[in-house]
Amino acid sequence: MARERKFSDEDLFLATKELLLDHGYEGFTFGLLAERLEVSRSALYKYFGNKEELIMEFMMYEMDQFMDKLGKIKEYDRFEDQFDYLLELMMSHPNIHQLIEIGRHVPVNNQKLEEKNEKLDGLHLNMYQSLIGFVRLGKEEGKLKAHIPDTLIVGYILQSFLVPNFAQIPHSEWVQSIKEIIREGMFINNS
Amino acid sequence: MARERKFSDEDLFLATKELLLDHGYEGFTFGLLAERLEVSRSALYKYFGNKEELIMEFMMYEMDQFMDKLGKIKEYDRFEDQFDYLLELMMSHPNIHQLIEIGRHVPVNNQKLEEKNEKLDGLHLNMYQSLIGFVRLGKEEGKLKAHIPDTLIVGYILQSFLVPNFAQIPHSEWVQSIKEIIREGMFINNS
DNA sequence: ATTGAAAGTGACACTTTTGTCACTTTAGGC
DNA sequence: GCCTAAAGTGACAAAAGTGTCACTTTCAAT
Repeated sequence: MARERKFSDEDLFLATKELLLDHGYEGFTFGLLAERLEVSRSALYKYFGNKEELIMEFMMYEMDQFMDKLGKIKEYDRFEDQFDYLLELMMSHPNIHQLIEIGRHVPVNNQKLEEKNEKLDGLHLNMYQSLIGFVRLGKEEGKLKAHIPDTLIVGYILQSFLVPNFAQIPHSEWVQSIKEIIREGMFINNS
Repeated sequence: MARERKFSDEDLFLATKELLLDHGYEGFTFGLLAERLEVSRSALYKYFGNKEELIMEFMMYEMDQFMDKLGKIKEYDRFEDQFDYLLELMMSHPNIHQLIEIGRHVPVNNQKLEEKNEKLDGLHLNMYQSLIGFVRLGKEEGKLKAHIPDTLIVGYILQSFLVPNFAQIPHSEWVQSIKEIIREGMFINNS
């Protein structure tokens, strides 16, 4: 009934993600995105009224995907298994933390955006609670140090995957080392 | 002989730093900076031909300051003392890593910028070598785990100070915990 | 084959940022 | 007191980004 689209939602959101990570919120433009998708700029306005709306839609898409997977952490009972699962997850979404930060820069001007923003805040809260739950379990099981603040443990795990691998250390070795530092630190233990 | 300036270099570079961290490279404008300094936009063009030049100058200023202090790490012989010194230093320059990343986004158009860019690359190399030297010493003294890549150790320490302290944990507790995670990780050691 | 709904486009007016320039202001040396 | 060099300004034109609109293209159901 209608003409075939030149790009899928996945294409669009992928391009959006790359451009946001490259240029940041203020450097992201409809022109850049249109160029990347090889369509005219005005075509994009058929789907999104403006940059703010587009980025909010993107954030919801990204967070939904991430939360789908993060929610599954509850399927593991033991903390150690949750830990392994979480680290795997973070490897496949290394910059979720960065994206959320970029999302916070979006100015909320009108009613429509206000609603989306509240939904997004809800997703962030879910994410935060999931992760805090994970930390609490770790402390209850006597695996995580009780005196380190929950928020630092969460922030630290999210942040760990942003260390740039300039020297091109092979992926598996890199992940293994990150995991070890998180667990036991980088110092040799003389106890 | 000349009129008094309305802002010092320090004022200017401090405002530049804050705006860059807030808005990123592409969101930084002469208009914003002029507003912050309460001068006209055109006044700024008396000192810097354009945004690229200004940011390059800022990066050199920032890196010079940081390297002055980082260079002093050699005054400590023992690795443990160097480690303490480095962490103190990073606390007072928590976003040096971020700023360097922003600096990399500056497009190098002309000869003049090319020169500054090379100088800046030199400073980055110095910084990198200093930090790698620190890690090597740690490994030689048997303090740091030998099998973890040098670049990961360096990146990890730099990254640690970017974990956002949303929950407003008191500064000293926060720092203490970061230090502990870096050294011995967040897991309880059952050995 | 016709047609209408969705996809896509180029052109336009508007806003923001950029860089320049002729001009004014100010303070210290004479 | 006057001169002048540096500091600062407002106005301008050019460039880049935004949002809209009338228009064309395409596909499939009839």
